[in-house]
Amino acid sequence: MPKLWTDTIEAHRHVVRETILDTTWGLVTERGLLAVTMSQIAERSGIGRATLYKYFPDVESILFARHERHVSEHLRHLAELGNQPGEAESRLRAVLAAYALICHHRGQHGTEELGALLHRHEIVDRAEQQIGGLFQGLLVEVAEAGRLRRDVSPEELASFCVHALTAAGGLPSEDAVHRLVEVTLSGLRPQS
Amino acid sequence: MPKLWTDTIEAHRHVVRETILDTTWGLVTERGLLAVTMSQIAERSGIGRATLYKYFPDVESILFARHERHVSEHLRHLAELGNQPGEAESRLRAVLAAYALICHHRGQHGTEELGALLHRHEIVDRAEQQIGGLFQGLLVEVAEAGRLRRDVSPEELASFCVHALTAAGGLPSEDAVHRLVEVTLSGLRPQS
DNA sequence: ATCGAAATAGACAGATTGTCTCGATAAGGT
DNA sequence: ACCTTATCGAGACAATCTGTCTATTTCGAT
Repeated sequence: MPKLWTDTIEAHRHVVRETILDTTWGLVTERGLLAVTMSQIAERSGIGRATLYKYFPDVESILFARHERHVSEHLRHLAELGNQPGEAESRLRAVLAAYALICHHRGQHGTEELGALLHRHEIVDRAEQQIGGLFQGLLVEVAEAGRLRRDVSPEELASFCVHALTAAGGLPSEDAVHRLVEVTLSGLRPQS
Repeated sequence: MPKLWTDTIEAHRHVVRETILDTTWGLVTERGLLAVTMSQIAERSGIGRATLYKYFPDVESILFARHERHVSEHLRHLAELGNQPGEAESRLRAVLAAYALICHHRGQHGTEELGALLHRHEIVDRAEQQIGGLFQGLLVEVAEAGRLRRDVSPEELASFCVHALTAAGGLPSEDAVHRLVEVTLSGLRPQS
């Protein structure tokens, strides 16, 4: 009292915050969202209850912080792939495949649906729009190369990709994931 | 006390149950899942708190009952469309379009993601499998007519459809929904 | 060495939970 | 019409959780 976990206050606060995020998610997956309390989170995180309230006001805020962390990690990774040298279509394929693998490893359902249930639609909308926006940028490049269907806007096609690839969460293998990416890509191409 | 809402006990219990389902969902959309309590539900439903516990043990159970009701309604409607006379491909199109419109009217996010957060994955998996199973049956028929791609199984393609069409929830118009259906269908066709 | 920051056990009042009782009322059956 | 069965719910109870606050201790930062 107080017992810092690292050498500096800044690092300590960072580690505590991350611990809270991970612990909360662990509890949610064990018990379900409605059965998780701030008291349990504090106890399992190894901090005092009053201390927990200094970091987050409620369970909902914790889950959103965790969601934000995830989305920014994914975006960073996908953006790197999208910025690699090469033709637009192959970069698009790489990004879609990476996103599909993220969905695959995340499992059937992930944090992206949080907003629906936690009264913060705008948070999830923003995540989908960020990922969709990244896809859209690539789709515009593919369109300029004449390799994209013209009857549907790149924006709508981006949304299609974001949703279609979530099917990867329920697939049994990475081969199946790559087949899903192929199916999705074929929906994007100019139709004869 | 007791004040029945209808002439028979059976009908009364049915109406009370439906009222609880709808009221709970209303509260969830207003306040978010974590802020809804049994006390609030009872009060807004116009029944006593002890009475509410006679119908449902907790908020989670109420939400699942509502989810089940929705899924069975959708399945009934989609199955009717799939059983209409006509070629397999046009029936598939009708079913996919109907499902997309359901997603569109449901909004960006619906009840199907409940399981992720409420510790009951198997419930949601079952819903997706039921809808996916219906799609799959039609896809098998389309395959027999030689109108389906052969490099991906009808099962995986069904899952692709279920997920891709959820993009309809974020689209601005029914025209956009129909374009989404077209994009999805083009992913299913044999590729040249 | 000094000061500001951080942690936390414990307390407090309020809210909710899950359960239960018992009296009142109404449906159901004969 | 009468009796039985079913239902409701106000109120009570004990337990749990919440959000806030205080006083004390410890530790990083300078």
